Amino acid sequence: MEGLPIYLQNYRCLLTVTIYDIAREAKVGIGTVSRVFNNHPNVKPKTREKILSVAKRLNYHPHAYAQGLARRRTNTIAAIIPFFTNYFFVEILQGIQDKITNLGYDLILYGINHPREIDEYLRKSDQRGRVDGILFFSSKLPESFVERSHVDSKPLILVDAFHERFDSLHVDNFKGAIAATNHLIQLGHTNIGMINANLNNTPARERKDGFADALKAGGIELRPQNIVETNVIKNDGYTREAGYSSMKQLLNLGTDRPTAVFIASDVQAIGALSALRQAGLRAPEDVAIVAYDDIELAAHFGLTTMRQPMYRMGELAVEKLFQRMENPAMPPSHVHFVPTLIVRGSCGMNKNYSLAEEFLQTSD
Amino acid sequence: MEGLPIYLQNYRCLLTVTIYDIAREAKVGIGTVSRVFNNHPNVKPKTREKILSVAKRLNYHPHAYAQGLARRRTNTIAAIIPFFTNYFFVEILQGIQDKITNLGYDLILYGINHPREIDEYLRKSDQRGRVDGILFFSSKLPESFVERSHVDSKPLILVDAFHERFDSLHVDNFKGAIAATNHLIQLGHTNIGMINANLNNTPARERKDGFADALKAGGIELRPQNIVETNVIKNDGYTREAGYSSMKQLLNLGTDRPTAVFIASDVQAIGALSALRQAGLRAPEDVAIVAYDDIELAAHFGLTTMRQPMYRMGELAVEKLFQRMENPAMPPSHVHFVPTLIVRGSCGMNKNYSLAEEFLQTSD
DNA sequence: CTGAAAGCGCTAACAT
DNA sequence: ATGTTAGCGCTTTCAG
Repeated sequence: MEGLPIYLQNYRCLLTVTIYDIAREAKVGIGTVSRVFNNHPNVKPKTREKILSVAKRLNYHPHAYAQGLARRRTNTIAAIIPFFTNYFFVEILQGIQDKITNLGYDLILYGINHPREIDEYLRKSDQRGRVDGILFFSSKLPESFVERSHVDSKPLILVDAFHERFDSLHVDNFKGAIAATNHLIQLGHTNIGMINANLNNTPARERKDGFADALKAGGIELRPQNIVETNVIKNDGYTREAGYSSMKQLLNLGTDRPTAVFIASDVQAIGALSALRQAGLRAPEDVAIVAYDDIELAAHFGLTTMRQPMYRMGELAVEKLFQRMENPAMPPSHVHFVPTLIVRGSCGMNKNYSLAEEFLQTSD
Repeated sequence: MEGLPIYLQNYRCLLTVTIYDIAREAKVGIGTVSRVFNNHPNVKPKTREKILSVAKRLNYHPHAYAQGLARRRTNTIAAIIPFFTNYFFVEILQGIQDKITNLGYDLILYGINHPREIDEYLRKSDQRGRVDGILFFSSKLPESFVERSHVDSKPLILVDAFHERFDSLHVDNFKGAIAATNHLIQLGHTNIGMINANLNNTPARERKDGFADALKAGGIELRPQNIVETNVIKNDGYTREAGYSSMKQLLNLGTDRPTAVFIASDVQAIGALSALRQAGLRAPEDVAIVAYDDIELAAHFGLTTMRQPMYRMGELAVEKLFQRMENPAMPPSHVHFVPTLIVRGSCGMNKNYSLAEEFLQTSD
């Protein structure tokens, strides 16, 4: 406290040290002070030192908003994320955070709990001087927004979503499904089924296409009765219950039933496992399974599944956003990630797994 | 586009409408424009209307940072959260978000992936003009920060953490453990055990105390061999592996083994369940279990467990922060939440559960 | 009820 | 190398 100049000592309650204060103390102009903090080369080492020491003594910290206003840059980006994409988004957030922290940026998080909030958050992020760029996740960009946006609009990257006019980043469901199915084929299966979600869901359609393609490429017959879709609305059919009844349906095929099944999501797979167990059957012995998503539960259940590079997606989303901020005129780019196969117990390849004790042997 | 004034039509690329623009168009002073947007009463309805219409035509939006600078308020708060508290924090975040959105505030998220980031994020949030208040989660507040903070420092609320000099919000582990144990007692058990985490962990100690207290109050003998602690370092012993071996240890007691066990966390309980199964035993028939946390997995495993009101905690954290911002001189307050018992299958009370099919019958 | 003017704290162009 | 000055876009007295 005794380091404070006299004229400030009584003002502790509204203590807010500005460059003027430190300029006066250091007997220099505010320009020089500013230069020091902006690492401008043209400052004599001596004065720089002086200024730094005064700043430290007064415990000076630049005022973020004042800087932002003068620089016309907020050093902040917004992420608009549906909160229910839970599994997904924590890791993506980590990727984002690590990346932007390095770049000296902050993150404003707008979590969507209800669709109506999409517009609101989009409007807020689009407000002048709020953020420098926007990351928009897993939702459909409102048409009203698309319409009023133009080349000079605020940079926006779509993640896990698509629109031709905006940069986007998304996971290739088609290729993911192919990889999953191929794995089953390579394991020697020839009677392969698929449990899908609701076809209203874009990823569900893409996964189905990949499945069909892989079978074709592998010269394996696609039996229509082997594909079970769902008309469940809730969560587009990505639920345990849907998986449970779908597997039952497959089991009803009797001896004709598939010996391997590609399931469109881990949650469904968990339901399916349960149907299996109820029927006195086991995975992978009776039915081999490859699922999709690699949610945390997947490891606990020993599910072989397709994993999406979420952390990396977060990082890349930020990279693309910065590219766009630097070069607004660039044509939109679209990158597709390919999920990777995580082999655990449910496909029958990894002999170290026994599903009975699955969760003890899982170590990731 | 044809709504734009002539002098702006060529400037679309740097189009940034300010109150000066709309003042000029509406033939009023900027003061009046400002008043309109701040809902100042003293504006003639006629001119207000005029201004609003011009603003709309020019698609005016206030500049957040300029407002912030002039108002000395950012309308933003920071949340510093360890990312690994995964289960926990998504829900808390929802509570926070819902609350602050109503209040017109934004949220800057600082996710800690490494302890060293704590200081960095704390410093950033403490920077002038960055945020109006801070929510600090589940970590120890660095001493250096505590020291340099004083009455006039930026408002900060501790969540799931404690320091006498700051407002805090945390879950009462002692009471939670009592509730869990009581439930077992009420179910008629008299030989009750506890599987705890590492006693280095504060919540672990508190939970142990609650357990002992409940037994005492219930007139039930506390057999020392019934309490198994762990010296596992990783995650302070909150791991499946630790739970697994702890249960084994309990099972080694033979016929003297407890008929019911309070387990300090859901993850440990899952390991314990597995030990049980391996020994050919079942929960709740052979050993009844009440766990702690109610992580998402808990439902899947049919665990009866203690749930913390996370969403509510998020809301309350924000409420307290705003109280503190309004009244900085108020003495620090500390609120304790009491977790609630979620009855599922593992305690033996809910007959609708069979642990074999646990995850199908869970509906929350 | 409204206009003019003085900041808010900083950056950056312009002098020197 | 450094001081001066004019903004950045808004809020808020202070006059009238």
